[in-house]
Amino acid sequence: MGRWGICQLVCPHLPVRLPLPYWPGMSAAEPSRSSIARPWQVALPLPIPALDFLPPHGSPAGPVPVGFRVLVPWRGELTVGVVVGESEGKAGGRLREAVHLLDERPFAHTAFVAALGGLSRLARTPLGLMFSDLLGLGWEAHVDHQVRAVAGADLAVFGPQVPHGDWAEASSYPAGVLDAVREQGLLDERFLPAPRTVTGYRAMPSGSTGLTPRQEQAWEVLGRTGPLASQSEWSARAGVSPSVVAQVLARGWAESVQLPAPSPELPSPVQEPPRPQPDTLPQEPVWRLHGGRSHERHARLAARIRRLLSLGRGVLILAPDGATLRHAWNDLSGLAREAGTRAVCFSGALNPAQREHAWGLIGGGEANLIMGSALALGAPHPDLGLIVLLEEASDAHKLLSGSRAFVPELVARMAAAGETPLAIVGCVPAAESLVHPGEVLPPPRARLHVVDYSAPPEQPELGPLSSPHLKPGDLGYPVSHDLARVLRQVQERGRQAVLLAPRRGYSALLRCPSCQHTPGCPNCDVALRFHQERRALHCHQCGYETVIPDRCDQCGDPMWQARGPGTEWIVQEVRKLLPGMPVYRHDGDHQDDLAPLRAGEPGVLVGTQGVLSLDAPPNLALLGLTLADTWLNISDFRAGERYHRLLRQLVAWHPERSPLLVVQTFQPTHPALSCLLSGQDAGYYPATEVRVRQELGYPPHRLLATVEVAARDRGRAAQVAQEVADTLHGAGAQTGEVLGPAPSPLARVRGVYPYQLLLRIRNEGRLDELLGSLDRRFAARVRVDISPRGTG
DNA sequence: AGCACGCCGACT
DNA sequence: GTCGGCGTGCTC
Repeated sequence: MGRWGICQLVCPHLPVRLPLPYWPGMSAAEPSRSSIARPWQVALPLPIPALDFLPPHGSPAGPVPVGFRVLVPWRGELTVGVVVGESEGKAGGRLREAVHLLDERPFAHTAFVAALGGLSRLARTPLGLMFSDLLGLGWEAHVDHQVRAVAGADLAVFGPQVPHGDWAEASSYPAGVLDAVREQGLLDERFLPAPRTVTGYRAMPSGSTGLTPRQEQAWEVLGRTGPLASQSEWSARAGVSPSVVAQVLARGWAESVQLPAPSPELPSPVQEPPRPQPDTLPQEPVWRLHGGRSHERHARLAARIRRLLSLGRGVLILAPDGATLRHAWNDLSGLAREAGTRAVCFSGALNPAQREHAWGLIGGGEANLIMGSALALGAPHPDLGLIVLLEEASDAHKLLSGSRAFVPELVARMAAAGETPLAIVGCVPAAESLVHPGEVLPPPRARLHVVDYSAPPEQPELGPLSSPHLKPGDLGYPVSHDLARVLRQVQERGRQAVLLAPRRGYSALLRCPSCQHTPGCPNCDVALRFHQERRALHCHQCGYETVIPDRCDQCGDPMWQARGPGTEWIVQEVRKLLPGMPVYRHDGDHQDDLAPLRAGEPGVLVGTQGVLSLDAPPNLALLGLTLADTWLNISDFRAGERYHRLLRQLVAWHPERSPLLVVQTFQPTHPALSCLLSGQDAGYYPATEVRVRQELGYPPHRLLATVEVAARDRGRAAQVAQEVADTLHGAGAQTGEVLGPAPSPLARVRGVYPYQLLLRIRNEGRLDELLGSLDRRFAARVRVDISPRGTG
């Protein structure tokens, strides 16, 4: 029998094995068909393409289980992957068999798998990277893995530690040995459902070596609190750094233990559903609903959602950020109970146990109302009747992590792949949404006062380039006299005000104080950004860079810098203006306790745009944009759209009130402002923005993509970037389709020099064709970003 | 991503 | 004479 084992090592064909008894629909008499089955493509959560595996040994012939998770051999161990399709068959070499199908129904929605696959191919981004970004659970198999030798096989040749006749825990054998036995087809394996546990840490009575005082402290705390679920929690409780905790573990004074999983309880839905309204919304495959306040849009949506839920169908609602998600949840989650189903909120805020619990409810059809972040995209609902994409114009839909996916793009692909209707719902439409039929709700009444810095009674002072302060005449800066007057009224009446300040430092606009000219990019028709540290003007769109001109190229006067005032400066000014009035600050650096404001007490809140993700203070009477131009002059062709959106968000922020909006600006005639004044909503885009975009070749008329080239050596990066440009032109790219290469806005990122090309392409087929010319090796890292967003 | 293999500088 | 830097390449 020993010779038989040796024979298996050299013979390519596998012995006939007993089929695994738990495989659904399989009978022991049926011969294995895996040798004739086409391989599966399996995505692993790694930045690599999907890999091919044969179906598990003895699995019945049938459709490829797309969206199911499967355990596959990986570097000598088993790892979890997702089946994404059938192999295209060109892979050479001998393929390994997948080991075990983990699910009995799709774990990820098949339309989601299709959408990721499509985008991965177009963007030349490894599919595994997209999965690891967007599938936020399931990468650990909670199974009890047992093994035994195939009947009649002698495994002695593999060494002393090998399985024998009876089922035994796989963990009692070295993984590498098991894999060698498995590869020879001599291993029977079974996987039983195991209760979910988490790894925790428990103090031991003593260790191998002594402890330093800090380690002693960590050990003592662990002993007192009992087992803790993570090293970070332990180190936080003990008030020591994570490395101290790691040392305690290494010295044997603590050990890891399996703890029962934390409670999977989910946030409970709001019980009160919105009042019914007639469903007059479009029936087209893709439609939109814009304008109004968020609770008005939600109320309009409620009828459609209610009807679908009553039919037992699923509705998936996707939000770009926590605030949008919270509002949608508050307004709509009550619909589920009414329809006899459940609502789940799925986002990164859930712990792993909660994620699994929620995913199970969705996949089992128990929760038909699904709201969440991009992590909810793959939710395996068996019958989605509608996908709702909230605030599609938000930059937060662009994922910053590895895949750089743009969620609206994925959602559109998913809706198409699953033939699921898609509703695009938000405060303001993105220019790309205007082609879709839909409804626009009347905007909330805007009470607007514009402080016009562009026409001060006196000429502003001229100063050297380094002068940090702008002094536009007698209007008052950075808090204008007009704004100050209203602020005093707010104080007298005991009301509340919120002032938005541009972010501090980084970069701002360069403007001629005489003629208001702002230098723009010759390639892109956007304002150039001012980089203080490099003393340069830079286009964040195509990478064009130039030195700061001494004189204005329009009027010849000396130029100087206008730096946007930061929150601290504004706080200081308001304190001076309103002695005794509480002033709060909320920005990336500092968050004051805003409880008094929430309770309705008088006060002024100064913050960056982030304050809009908070709930509006109840007694809000005044909103101030201290320097609107900072939002406007960011170097991005979407600046106008973003400014328009900001204004609309401000006007619609408070659920009932229409506070006075004071806008201090150098561009009082900007179309976004005038369309706010005229009370029209949709007029902004067709009249100005879309025409400009058409002329310049921007979305929605062109698809945008960037090709980033990066290398540790600057010269090589530049050279390869040029090579990429030449390749694209060689493949037929025309002038205007490819811009650059140009050095990236950040001269050096983590030790590499990035260069960037901008592609403006008519349609996806052509983009795919051009990018296809780059499907070869370059001497530097080449990465494609589809639908890039300005870092603005 | 890990993790190996592989080829050139500072040291027990 | 080794130890170790991270560049390049592979994982089914």
